[in-house]
Order: sequence, then C-alpha cells, then structure tokens
Amino acid sequence: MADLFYADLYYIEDDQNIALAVKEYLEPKNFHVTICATLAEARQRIKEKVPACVLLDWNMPDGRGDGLCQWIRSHWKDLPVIFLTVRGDSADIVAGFKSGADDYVVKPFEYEVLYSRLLAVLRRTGSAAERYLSCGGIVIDQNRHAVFCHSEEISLSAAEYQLLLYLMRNKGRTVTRTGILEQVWDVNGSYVNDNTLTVTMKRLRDKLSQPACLKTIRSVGYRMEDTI
Amino acid sequence: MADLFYADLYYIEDDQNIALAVKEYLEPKNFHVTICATLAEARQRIKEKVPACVLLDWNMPDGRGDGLCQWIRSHWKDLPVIFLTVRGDSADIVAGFKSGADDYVVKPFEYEVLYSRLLAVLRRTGSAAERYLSCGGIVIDQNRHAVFCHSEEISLSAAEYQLLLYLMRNKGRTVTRTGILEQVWDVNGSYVNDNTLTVTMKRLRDKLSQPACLKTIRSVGYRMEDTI
DNA sequence: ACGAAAATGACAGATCGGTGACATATGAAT
DNA sequence: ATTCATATGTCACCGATCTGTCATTTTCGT
Repeated sequence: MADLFYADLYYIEDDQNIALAVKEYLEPKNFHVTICATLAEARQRIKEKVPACVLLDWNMPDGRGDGLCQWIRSHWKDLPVIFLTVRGDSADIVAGFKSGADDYVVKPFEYEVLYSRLLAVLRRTGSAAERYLSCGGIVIDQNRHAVFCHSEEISLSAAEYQLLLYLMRNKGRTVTRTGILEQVWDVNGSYVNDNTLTVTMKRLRDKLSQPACLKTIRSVGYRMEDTI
Repeated sequence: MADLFYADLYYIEDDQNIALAVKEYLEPKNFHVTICATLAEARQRIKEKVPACVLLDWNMPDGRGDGLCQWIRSHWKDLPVIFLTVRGDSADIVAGFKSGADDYVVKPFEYEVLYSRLLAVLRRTGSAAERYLSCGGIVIDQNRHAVFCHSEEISLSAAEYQLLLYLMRNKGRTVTRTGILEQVWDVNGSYVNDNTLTVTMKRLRDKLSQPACLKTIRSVGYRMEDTI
C-alpha cells in the first residue's frame, strides 16, 4: 500500500547490503526508500520526482557525493540532503556541509540516530513533497511558483499554470473535462467555451515539449502519469 | 565593534574554559556569543532577546539541557538549538533530538565542524535574525538600515526599503502582490491603489540598476532569487 | 469509412505591468 | 512662517502578453 508512506527518500549508495539494511529499517517507520546505485541514476530519479529527502554516500562508482549535493542545492534549494559515509575526518565533514548538506552521519551509525536526525531535518524543511510536485521530468515548485521541464525553467501563463497544477495534483487519475473547467476556470456560473480548455491544453503542451506523461483520454478528459 | 557581528548566539555552558574557547573561535567569524552559565540565566536572556541560535550543554548545575530545549521549542518553534555535550551515547543523542534539537555535536569536537553545522542550521531556519541579507549583488544591513548594490551604498526611501526587505526575506519564493500590499503598506483596511506597488517597484528597480535577480511573475507577484 | 472529439492556427479584445507626469504630503533648513 | 527637496500616491497611457472564440483540420474509436 504505497498510500501509507508519508515521505519518499532516495538513498544513493552503491553497497547493496547497507542500502537494503537501511531501507528495511526505515520502511516500517513510514518512509519509502528508493535506492540509487549510481550518481547518474540519482540525478535521473530526482529530475523525475523530487523526494522528501536525499541520503547520500560520498564514494560512488561514478563520482563524488559532494558534486551531486551541489547539483541538488543549485536546483532544489529546499530539498534536504544528509551524507551517510565512512569518511569521518573533519575536513570531509566540512566539505560535505560546504557542498550544501543539511546533516552528516558517519558510518557505522546507529539506526536510531539516523532516524532522529532525519526527523529533525524534515521538521525544519517542511514536507518537501508538499512544495514540489513532479511527474515525468516536469517539476512544479509551488513556493517559487515556477515550473521546470527537465530541470529547465519554463514560463507559463496564469491559466496554463493553474491547469498544470490541477493535473499534477491529480497525478495518476483521469480528470474529466468538465471537472477541469469547473476547477480551473470557474466554480460557478460564467461558462466558458469548452474549446478554451483544449486550446489552453495545447499551449501548455507546446511549452512542455509535448510531454509523454500527459495523455488525452478521448471523450473523458486528461491524465498525467509517471511513465513506468 | 559590536557592529561587525551579524548573528547572536547564546552558549549555555557551565565550563568557562570551553565556553570562552568557543566564543573566541566564533567571534572572528562574525558571531556574537553570549555565555550563559546556568539554565535560569539562559531562560532570562532568551525571554529578553531571542538569539539566532542556541548552543546547549546537557549537564548544567541547575538542571538538564533537554528541559531547556523543550521549553525553547514550546515557545519559539523556529529558534534553532544545537546540543554541545560529552554525552555521546545513541540514547542521549536520540533524547536530545526528541526534545527538539536541530543538531547534536559530541565533545570533543573540531571547531570547523561546529562552524559548518552551525551554518547549515542557520541556512535552514531563515534570515530574520541575520544582520545581512544578500541576493545577486544586493546586500541589506538590517542593523544600519543600509542597502548596497555591488558594494556601493545606495539610498532608498522608507517604502522602497520595506519593499526590498520583504522581497529579500522571502528570497527564492514568489510573493503575491496582495501579500506585499498587506505587509509593506498596511496590515488592515486602508487600501492603497494597487498601482502604488507597481510604481514603488519601478523606483526600487531604477535605484538598484534593474537587478536581474528581481523577477516579475505576471498575474501573481514578484520573486527575488540568486541566479542559478 | 464515418462521425464525434480533440487539435490546431488565426484573430481580436482584455488584462496586466511598466512608465512618465503630476499633485499633494512630509519634513528639514532658513 | 516660509522655502525647498524629497517622498508618496494617483492617474493616463503604452505595449506586451494573455485569453476566449471561431473556423478548419486531424485524430481516433467503432
């Protein structure tokens, strides 16, 4: 029941044993842990969907963790990052924080400590899941009122933004044309031409480079969905 | 030269040697450290003036640090607390975080690590307490009420200053026109013409040489942001 | 292949923020 | 009190962009 989890975590770690142990510890505590075995995979996944927090190993087969942390910080300022690594020298810790980390835990660690630190970080940053909506490479940053398509910011008009927001908030569900018209345009009265929705949808699709995750359900409405 | 300091810290610690050493390390880094030798004194000082952050020892002559941390958390949700203590057991760390701490540093520690963790915590907890706010070459010195544009001081009118302050305090976030009007002009009633904001914004932009970091979000409001 | 639904391109009116001008308010200097 | 400079709010207007609608074409399910 994916609905039970209240926070997505990405754990970037190449040691499968450790990664699975952490995952097994955290999942009963209502976290959904996705393990990424390379930095490239992590970048890919973050662009697809922004998690509530990132747990990050320093030494990875395809590079150093601090590089990824900087990249995260430059694109998602409020996405918290916690280093989880054997590198416990002061210089490493300082470097980790300098790259933008929110916390730094040295292996080996007690699971309870990791859990406490994770909760403390999440308490401060608020639920990132509320702030960021993501689907198939499209990300809405609700605080910033900005939309990113494959980490490139694009500018939407008010109507286009409202429409996308409604679709993303109903990700995975088919929303009816009338439902959209009522929600996005007007709750009551003042009816607009039904084609207005079609046209706004076209303008939105053009700006988003015809995303594959936005499908037309003929004679019903539309649906946004992560391509699986 | 109290003017140099940009953030107040209270360090609750009964060991004068350690307290002074930390103070001497942090003050050249632009922190103003006030040492409190008892929990009672700490409560007193915090009630008088809320610092940017509290550093907290666990064992104090008149009680336990976690009690103070709980008290702080119940009254000032956003005031960050960092434990600084010899008690390094997992159970202690977990208890510290449970009482509401933002970080937990075990003695003995490297000063650089403390400094890194302090900055990480301050970065998350916002800018109201900081003396200097900066964004894209623009700096506000909240103590002196002065504004610098590329290190050159410029003079703003009262309304312009208030507007800039509001934008900078919400750096990275889109603030709505109505939100600005309520905050900068009047909390209640007495509505000013909506165009007043537009005009003040223009005057501000002119004085700041049309900064790139200040963007208009059409039909929503404005956003200040460090260029990524 | 047919008909309904959706996509598309074009257009005109509406909306919104930026701009210059102006008149009044404020406050300091004389 | 008078003068002067600056600050502030309002207005009218412009230009860019948005937005709703139409006519037409394309797509899709049957």
